[in-house]
Amino acid sequence: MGKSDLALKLAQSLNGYIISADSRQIYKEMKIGTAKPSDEELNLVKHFLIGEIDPKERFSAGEFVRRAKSIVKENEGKVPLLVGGTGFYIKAFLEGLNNIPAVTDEARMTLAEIKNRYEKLQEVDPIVALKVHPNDFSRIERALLVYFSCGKTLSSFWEEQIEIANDFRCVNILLVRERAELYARIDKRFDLMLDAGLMQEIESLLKQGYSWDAPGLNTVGYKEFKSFFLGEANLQECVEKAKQDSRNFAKRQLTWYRKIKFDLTLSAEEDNLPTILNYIDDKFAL
RNA sequence: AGGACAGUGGCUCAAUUGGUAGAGCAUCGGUCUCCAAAACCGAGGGUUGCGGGUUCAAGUCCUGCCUGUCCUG
Repeated sequence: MGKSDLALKLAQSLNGYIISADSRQIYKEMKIGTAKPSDEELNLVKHFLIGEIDPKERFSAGEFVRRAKSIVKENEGKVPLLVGGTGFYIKAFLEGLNNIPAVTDEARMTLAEIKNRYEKLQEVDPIVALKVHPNDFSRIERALLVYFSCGKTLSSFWEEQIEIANDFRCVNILLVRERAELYARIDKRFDLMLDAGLMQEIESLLKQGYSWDAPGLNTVGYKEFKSFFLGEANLQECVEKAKQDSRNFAKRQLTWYRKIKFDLTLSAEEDNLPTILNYIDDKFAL
């Protein structure tokens, strides 16, 4: 049983609700390419954090944690199910993040004037510079932006105790498939998305004025079609690239999950509902 | 049938006047404290179509065969 199916059944059995821990399903409009649950499924069980953000807005792990926490608080007595592929979001929710102030516009302006950013980072925050590869511009930027925003280094925040995130009794479940099967399903699923009208969905986004550099469009299954819509590549090439990117992404997810300890690691091919319910009964029996 | 060109890791291609076969992609592994479907790092993999020959040394020159593409009849 796949992730979505299992989540629905679990929610129904446990009097629960679903929080989508998915950095792409959070965006509005992008329904087909992010494989959002169907309207039917959405009606069956209460879902949160699906289609809430405008694709031109930036979202973040911190924002996810804030929203998810408040949802959990508002639904006390019911069982939250965090479902999704964005491992970082789930980790951030469970383990917390340091309380780092938001990045300011002035900081971004300051950053824009810096030519050798890695050198600058070595100068202001050698601890982070040591951990970050000189080519990893994304993290270099982040560390500098934090520093420029509040005058404190990113590493200084790391030293602070992370606030106890949650004292939940939780069960971590990983659904697995054989690699070859996983890749084959990805390819097949992408063809289904095309049949379901993915191209029309992208066209509609463009027609609504979203540009290719909108954060939401920086998504596998969308970004590969930029060159097609610009007339620089044919559709088939883009489709192949999108499938390739999807497979590469799945592989990165595997790497991420490999180091996390799960209570249950189950095959996605089987009906795992009874196994999980039994496990929960045993673990939380009074 | 004759002629021309080509044959290099899974794929696309590099390799100055012969001098220990490189890259991108893929594959595999890894990193990850607020863009994470992001960003980044590392590794393995080729007896250069096959067989002869020339040479201290051949992917590179000569030769036979095989395969492919194109041209001519």
